[in-house]
Amino acid sequence: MARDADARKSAILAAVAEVIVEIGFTAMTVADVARRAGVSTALVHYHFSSKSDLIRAAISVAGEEERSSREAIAARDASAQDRIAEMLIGSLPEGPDDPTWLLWIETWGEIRRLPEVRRLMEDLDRHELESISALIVSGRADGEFACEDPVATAQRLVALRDGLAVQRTLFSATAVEDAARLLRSAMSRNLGLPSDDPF
Amino acid sequence: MARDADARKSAILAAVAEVIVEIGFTAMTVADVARRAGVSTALVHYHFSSKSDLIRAAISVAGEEERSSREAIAARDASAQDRIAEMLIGSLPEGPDDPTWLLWIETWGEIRRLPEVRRLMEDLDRHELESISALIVSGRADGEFACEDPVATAQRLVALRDGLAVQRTLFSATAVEDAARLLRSAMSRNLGLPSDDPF
DNA sequence: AAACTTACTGACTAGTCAGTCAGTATAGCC
DNA sequence: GGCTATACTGACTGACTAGTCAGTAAGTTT
Repeated sequence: MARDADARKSAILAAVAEVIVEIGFTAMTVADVARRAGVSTALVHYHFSSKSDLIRAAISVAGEEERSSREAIAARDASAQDRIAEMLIGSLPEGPDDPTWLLWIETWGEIRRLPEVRRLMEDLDRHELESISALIVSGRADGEFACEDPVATAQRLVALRDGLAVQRTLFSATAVEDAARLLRSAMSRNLGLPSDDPF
Repeated sequence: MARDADARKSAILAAVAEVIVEIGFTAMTVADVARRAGVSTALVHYHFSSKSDLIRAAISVAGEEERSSREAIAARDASAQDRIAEMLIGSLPEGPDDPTWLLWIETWGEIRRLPEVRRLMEDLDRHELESISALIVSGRADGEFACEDPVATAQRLVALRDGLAVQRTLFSATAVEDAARLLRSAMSRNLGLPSDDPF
């Protein structure tokens, strides 16, 4: 029974993410979630004390996924350079409907009103910065490249990735390949690598 | 009477922007706007046919301001380099509560559900890209700097600015000076200028 | 087999929402 | 002075909201 109940709880959380991506944070109603998960609204309130609790839990799950995929990349047996590239370029939105990025952009808009979500996002942001700067430090130690300020470099690369992701998700301004190429050349320049791309 | 009515309409639109920044897009109610503008909800519906019409009008005003401030900078009697810097650095959020950026970030989250707002934002985005790449072209023609692909360079600089602005507005991650310095050194590198900042 | 716990629902409530509508006040025109 | 248009409101409504609650069914413990 506990198995079933857990599965149902997960189904509800998956439904939350889907509904947020479709119709947005505030427009999402508990009834929408319940309908999508195939349960009663009362069950949603049985598992989650309030609507904000529901949202917090769904964002937390999404953040956990992000975090663990990052750790999997960091643990890989590849050059620091390649792992950094994978983290940055691999996290670019696949297209204008990329659900992960739509969720983050929705979340950004709501962050000020949900202090717990804010904390989750700040932690996630810090984790990404730390993961990347740690890789820069390790690559530098191995003589892979030179970099004076790993933290600032990581911050800069993440900011560029975020900006490109927003442009791509909202306006489909740049193609994935262009965004990836752009990010790669920024990496080369910031890490003092010889760039095969002159631009 | 037409004077008064126009003033009231503007007051309503100003109230919309304020309320969106404070409590967000969807949470904003017509009653909130009416209260803040000191009018009845019926008057709001008299001037604006629906809530989305109201939002569209408010975003349109904000976009128009952005556009004209950009054109004022472009028309200034300064080097292309300085005008580009002013456009990019001058548009960075002043702090985590910068109302303009809060409004844009809120808007990003809602963009998919409001096709007219989407069009406004796309135009605004295009206008910024064109303004900056035009300045790059003119600076290049004057021999101020070298740049192979003005459009891609503009896109890259705007993406970096956006990413920094998001980090600053939502997580107050970087100080204004740091963000400005970062943007300036990216400009130098991308425009082939000698950078006084080694990083 | 009785008592208790967990998982769940249908029916409900109190409150809020966008939008309507009938009607008033004022100003400009004839 | 009458007529019409514009600007505006208070009172209202029907739809929908988050959350409650009493009750049920099935499994667990004693």
